[in-house]
Amino acid sequence: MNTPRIKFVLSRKPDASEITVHGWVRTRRDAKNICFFELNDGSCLANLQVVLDRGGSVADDDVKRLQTGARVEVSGVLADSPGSNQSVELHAQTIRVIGDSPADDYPLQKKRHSFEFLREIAHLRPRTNTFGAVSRVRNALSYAVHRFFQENGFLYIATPIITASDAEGAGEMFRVTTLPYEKIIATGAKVIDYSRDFFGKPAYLTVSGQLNAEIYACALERVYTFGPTFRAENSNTTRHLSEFWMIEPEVAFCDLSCNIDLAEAFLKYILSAALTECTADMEFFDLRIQKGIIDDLRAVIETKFARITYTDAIAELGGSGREFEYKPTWGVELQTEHEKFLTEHVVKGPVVVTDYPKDVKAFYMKQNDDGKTVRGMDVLVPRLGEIIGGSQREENLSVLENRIAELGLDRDAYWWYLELRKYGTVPHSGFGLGFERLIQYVTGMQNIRDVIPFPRAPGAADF
RNA sequence: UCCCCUGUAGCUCAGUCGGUAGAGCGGAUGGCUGUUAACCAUUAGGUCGUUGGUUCGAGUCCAGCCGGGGGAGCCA
Repeated sequence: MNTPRIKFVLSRKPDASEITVHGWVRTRRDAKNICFFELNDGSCLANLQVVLDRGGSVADDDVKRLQTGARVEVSGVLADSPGSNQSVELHAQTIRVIGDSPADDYPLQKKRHSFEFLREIAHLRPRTNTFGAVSRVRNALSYAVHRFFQENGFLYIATPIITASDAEGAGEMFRVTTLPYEKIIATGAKVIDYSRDFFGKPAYLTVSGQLNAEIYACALERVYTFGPTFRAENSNTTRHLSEFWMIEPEVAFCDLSCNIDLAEAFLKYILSAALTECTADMEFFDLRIQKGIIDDLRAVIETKFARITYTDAIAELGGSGREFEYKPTWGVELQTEHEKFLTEHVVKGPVVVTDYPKDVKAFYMKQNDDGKTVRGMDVLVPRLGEIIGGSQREENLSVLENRIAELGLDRDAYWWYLELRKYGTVPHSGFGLGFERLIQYVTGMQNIRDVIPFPRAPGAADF
């Protein structure tokens, strides 16, 4: 704990003093009289090369224990390295193997592994270059998310993870219960009495903190949430998880245009943070995972996001001459292929689609004067498609009440949501952004299951 | 939930027309005057996902089941 991290050691100038470092062996190369091995401690992508004179102070038996995966403590002197892959190296005087790693069955070898295989050994995959880099980027961006909002006067609000409101409608929900289902089934009961459940009514894991965030935005003006979110949808794709982290700002006195400005500034801030704070890791992603990703992100940072209404987007798609599997039709939600075509071929960069038909969007979106569309917006980016979805919220009490009635929703379930409009209502807006999708976009990792430490997906809750 | 692909050594894969199994990497052993995806030599390692079927004979053909991957829908 008190020994210097490798990241720090690598930045030091050689001197004669003895230092002690800890790390896991990544690779070892032996020559007749000399042995090289590399240590990694997760503090950075780079390894520290350790040089050991054979027949010196370290016994041969100990050298043989320096196998891939072993945890060791090394004391020695930092020196300039004649090799070309590192500027300094540690000339070992003593080594202590703290944890052996039998090489004949250690799953991680000094070679490339498929991500599919690594998912099966999620307890060991953070020891690889890729997952170390993903972890460091994820960490830096988590911090950057908070920093962005804190620097802009937002308050961090803890919205509930368990919700007794069945009113969210944003997807399938996981039920939270203490009812003994086995016993209930055994009695042959046809109906479950939720009044006897823990909360006295059905309860679920949250699918969004938005409605709760609106409460605080209507008091504190600028708020955000950043927490776990749960969707029980049976989705099996490279961009869905059952448990993921969502960022949801909510801002009073903010219309749709202001909301888009916020989303754009936010994304650019985060992308910049990745490039400036995780330079070595980003170079790794550029080299090994997604060629050109650094230039891609730089271009996004420097480009003003295009804006297009849904109606214009449909016209643009229809007139493109492109054959789509699903014909672009006004009144129908944009398909993934439409979104990707817009951002990758029409705009060739980030694009914000606004003013969707009200029937394809949620009840709370503010209605436009045309009576047909609502002030919703999706931010689309090349490679990924939709990365942010948001809207200006309906702040007019009677319009919102009518919409709830029109959709046949239970008005009583929204009593507090409606009271926000009854007392001191204010125009406000917000958006939601899946943190893992952001990490995917920034790193170029193809499967969302590889940008969260312990992915949960249908049929998959190991580790 | 639907569609497509896939399952062979620890890992990544090859395996032709159906005739009892191969490579590279990794491991072990030895060699090598500073290596860095080290290199050179030797060597061990397999119930071909699983159950059944066709056949004289199945890794190979067929069906079911299980696992993995990709795409779609839903969505963030």
